Amino acid sequence: MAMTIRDIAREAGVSTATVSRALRGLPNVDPVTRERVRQVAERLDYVVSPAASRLASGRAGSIAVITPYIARWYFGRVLSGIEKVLQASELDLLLSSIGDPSETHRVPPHRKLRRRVDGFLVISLSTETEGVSEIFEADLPVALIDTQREGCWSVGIDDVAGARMAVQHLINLGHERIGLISGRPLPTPFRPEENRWIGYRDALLDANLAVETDLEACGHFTIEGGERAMTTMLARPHPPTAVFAMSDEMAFGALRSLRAHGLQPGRDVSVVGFDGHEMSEHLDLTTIVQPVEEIGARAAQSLLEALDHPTREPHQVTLPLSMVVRGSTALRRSRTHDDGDR
Amino acid sequence: MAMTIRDIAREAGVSTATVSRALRGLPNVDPVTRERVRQVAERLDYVVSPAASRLASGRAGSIAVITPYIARWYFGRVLSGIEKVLQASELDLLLSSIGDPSETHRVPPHRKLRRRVDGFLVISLSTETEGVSEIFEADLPVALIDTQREGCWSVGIDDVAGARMAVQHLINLGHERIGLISGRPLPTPFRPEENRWIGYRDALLDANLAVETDLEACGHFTIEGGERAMTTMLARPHPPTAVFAMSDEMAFGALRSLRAHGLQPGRDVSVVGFDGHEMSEHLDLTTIVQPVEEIGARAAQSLLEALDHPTREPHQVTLPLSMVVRGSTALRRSRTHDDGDR
DNA sequence: AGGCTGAGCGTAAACGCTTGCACAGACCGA
DNA sequence: TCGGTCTGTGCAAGCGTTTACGCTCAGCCT
Repeated sequence: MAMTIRDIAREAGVSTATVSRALRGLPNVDPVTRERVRQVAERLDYVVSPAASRLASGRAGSIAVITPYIARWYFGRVLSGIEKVLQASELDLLLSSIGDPSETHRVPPHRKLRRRVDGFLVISLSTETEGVSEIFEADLPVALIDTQREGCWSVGIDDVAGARMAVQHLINLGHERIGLISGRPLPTPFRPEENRWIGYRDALLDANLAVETDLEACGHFTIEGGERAMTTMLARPHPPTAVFAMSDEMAFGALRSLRAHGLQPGRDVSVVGFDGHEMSEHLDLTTIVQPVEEIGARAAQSLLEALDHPTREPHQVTLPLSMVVRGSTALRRSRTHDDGDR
Repeated sequence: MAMTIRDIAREAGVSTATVSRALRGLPNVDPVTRERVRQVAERLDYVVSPAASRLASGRAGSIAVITPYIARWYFGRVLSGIEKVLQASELDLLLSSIGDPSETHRVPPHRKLRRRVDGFLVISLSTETEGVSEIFEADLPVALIDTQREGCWSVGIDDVAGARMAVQHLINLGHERIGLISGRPLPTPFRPEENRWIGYRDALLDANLAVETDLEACGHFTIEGGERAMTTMLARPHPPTAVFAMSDEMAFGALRSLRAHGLQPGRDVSVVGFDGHEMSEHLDLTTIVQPVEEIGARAAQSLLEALDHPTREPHQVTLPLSMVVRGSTALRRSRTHDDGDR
């Protein structure tokens, strides 16, 4: 019932081979013929059967995006950047999320995707993660976001430098006990975490400041988690006078915890976030801003380039970071105030 | 190089037809044979070629999700619910976003998706939207989220009732001038908007309260937009003492605008949002909570059902709403206070 | 004993493209 | 004029499945 290439061939008075070549813009087709074929295809409202085309050509015509989460701010943003680039290409975008480890019955992406994609786009996932590492066996081009790996394209920011910048800012404000709200206990499948931890530690070490486990707490990259983490730290013997949260969302939770304890962010405890979430402006949060959509877009472009030029050497691009200073960070108040009560 | 069904057939000592049937769980295969085939396939790490399978069977093996946005809270959430259901199925999830009208070069989804999906999942998009309406011509099953249409499955909430509940709450608190922060000027491709507007209007009419264009402003479903809308309303001759925002994000902006004007949400101006965004708790925002992930999940289930039982009559499911009252809404203060200055 | 049923399996024809190869004719330089 | 190259086109062999149809044989009923 649906049109086939044969119908077009007959109608245009050429062979199916010519139709195929004409429609795909291959060389060695007379411009006149090509145009005629185009017109016929247009008139008959013909589109090639992707299944047949893929079977015959051996190309899958799709790329997979593998992400730990879909609903969270950062990932949605990155995904959006990816989609904007891909929608203009011929490729289908297959979405596959890893999900929480708690979701036991998840089918690992590499199983679901075998033989059906031409390349992978992996967001924030450590390349050794179970279900991710198998991807590299397929020998297809891979563009990594927030991670690196031999032979893969990658796009990201300098997480170490970002974290360092955040912590340095706090140090410059006179803070000496600087807390960290991290994601999950290491090791995690979520990669940037390690680097932000390194940046945090290095900044402290450089300034001869204490790096204590007592100054750290996990916030699981959620608002609630951030709130709990801050609360935990406040309950400890020597609470920090400033904290660096690995994500804005956790920082939001931290702000809330502070308020719940009658403390004013900035004045009593300084907080720096990481991401550049729109909400940070509204909550007056100092944060490290990363160009999230662009990260996604650039990664998608890299993958397209890899697909177009299979021999080309992978590039790694690092996008710039900036810090936006707002009211949540301020000069450390004198000792007596800080260490006083609690 | 890659395994084919023939390799498995040879190795298992059966025909390709039997392999096909065995692997897909079709009847009329001896359990012993089936198991043997399974083992061989497993051992040789064989997976069927989707392209070949699709070509031969005529099924596309994918469903498309069509959404206006990916990065925004509501859509990410819904998408996440969809993905959770679909990942357990055999179907690929093709993601396609409509994007803003400003992005002129977007390829309309129905063009990109022709012949490559078995069904559609459409989020929040009015069925007459350009690029969406063409989808129904394909005669494939469609599950609609937040919309209805003859012959389609649908899942959503009662937007009219939700808006009404919000506004009624404000009325109960004694408010008489109740503002509305809507999305875009109607008509919009984003469907729930109309119904929330109706709920708003009806609640006011029932209470014999004014419905004035002066009490409305567009917030474009963004934080900034919400902020601008609130600011606009505050600048008018008779500002409202309470506002209903069609989304939490716009409500967040409204809260911010109030604070910027030295007004305290709740005490000076009451605000109700819509969605149940996590952040609403942190900003102490009263809101109408909808089960967002579940909406996505249920819609995906509906589509799977439609695919499994092509003759089954479409269902429409309406999920329950609830209101969470927080500090952003409070009894209206006496006239003198309200209408006094400004 | 003969026929009927149904379970289990194989044969082979699609499915609708892509692409290697061959070929005809135009064009060109010697 | 003649071989050579290049352009535009057609032929036909795949690509790796699914599935209609047909066959065999065991079990069962008359």
